[in-house]
Amino acid sequence: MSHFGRAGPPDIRDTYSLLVLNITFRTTADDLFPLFDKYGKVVDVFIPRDRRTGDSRGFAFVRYKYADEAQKAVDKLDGRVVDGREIMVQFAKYGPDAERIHKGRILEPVEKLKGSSRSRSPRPSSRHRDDHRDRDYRRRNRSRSRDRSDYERPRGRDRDRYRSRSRSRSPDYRKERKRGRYDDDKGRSRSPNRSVSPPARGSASPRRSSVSPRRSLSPRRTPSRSRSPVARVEKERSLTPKSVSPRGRSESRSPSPQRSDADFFKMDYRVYAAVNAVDENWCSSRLAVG
DNA sequence: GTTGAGCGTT
Repeated sequence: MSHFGRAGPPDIRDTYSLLVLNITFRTTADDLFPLFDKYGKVVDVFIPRDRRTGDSRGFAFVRYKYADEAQKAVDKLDGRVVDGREIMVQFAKYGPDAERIHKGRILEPVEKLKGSSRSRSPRPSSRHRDDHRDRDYRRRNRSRSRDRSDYERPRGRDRDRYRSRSRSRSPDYRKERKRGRYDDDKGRSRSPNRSVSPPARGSASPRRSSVSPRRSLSPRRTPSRSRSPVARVEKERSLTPKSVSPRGRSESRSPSPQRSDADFFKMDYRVYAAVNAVDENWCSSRLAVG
């Protein structure tokens, strides 16, 4: 049983797929199998790999034969530290044929699709089976930083264009990847212009279907990949009330009473205004004292 | 030897 994922999906008709996220890039299906097989009959373990490098992409799919066993594996293994990383185990939602999976279970194909190929045809209204749609908006950011650097960034006038949409890559960029049939559907389903952003999406958090109520997973979001300098400035402005904290001001005040007006003219006006404003208290207190 | 917020192979 060491050839998981080598020969395609064996028999996925009545299996229940779990998505295992955050595994180490060196973790293999053979590593995961004994771990998951303790909780039930695992019929398949598949770790998608990068097509260029052949490396793991950091997640895996474990298919169970029975739903209760899969659920037990979710309960027991979600949050477990495997090979130094805290894995996340949850029911797969999208599946190789996205519509045919529900609650981890790969549903029987509704009908033999004509052409016997796996529905490359566009699905007109994809996944509105339940009200969890909003999670899907976050979905296509699978590429890692290395992937992004593999492709040369547009230069010259295209650089502005590229930078302006640094949040979501252009369709051309995604097309370059040639990920396959699913990306075609998904890329089309989320409209090309990124101004989708539904205004009233409810207050529910779109991510992480909260299989386990506890949120012990540290949100290690990297602030260094903030979208744009403007956004960063906005964020800093919104959450820097401490830069005006009285203690910090007293630290940086340093009145230097020998300052003359000629010195002020040499200063930039903004600096002048700032210093003046800062020194207001000092001046008033000084006048009050003397 | 590295990466990391993410849903799938013949």
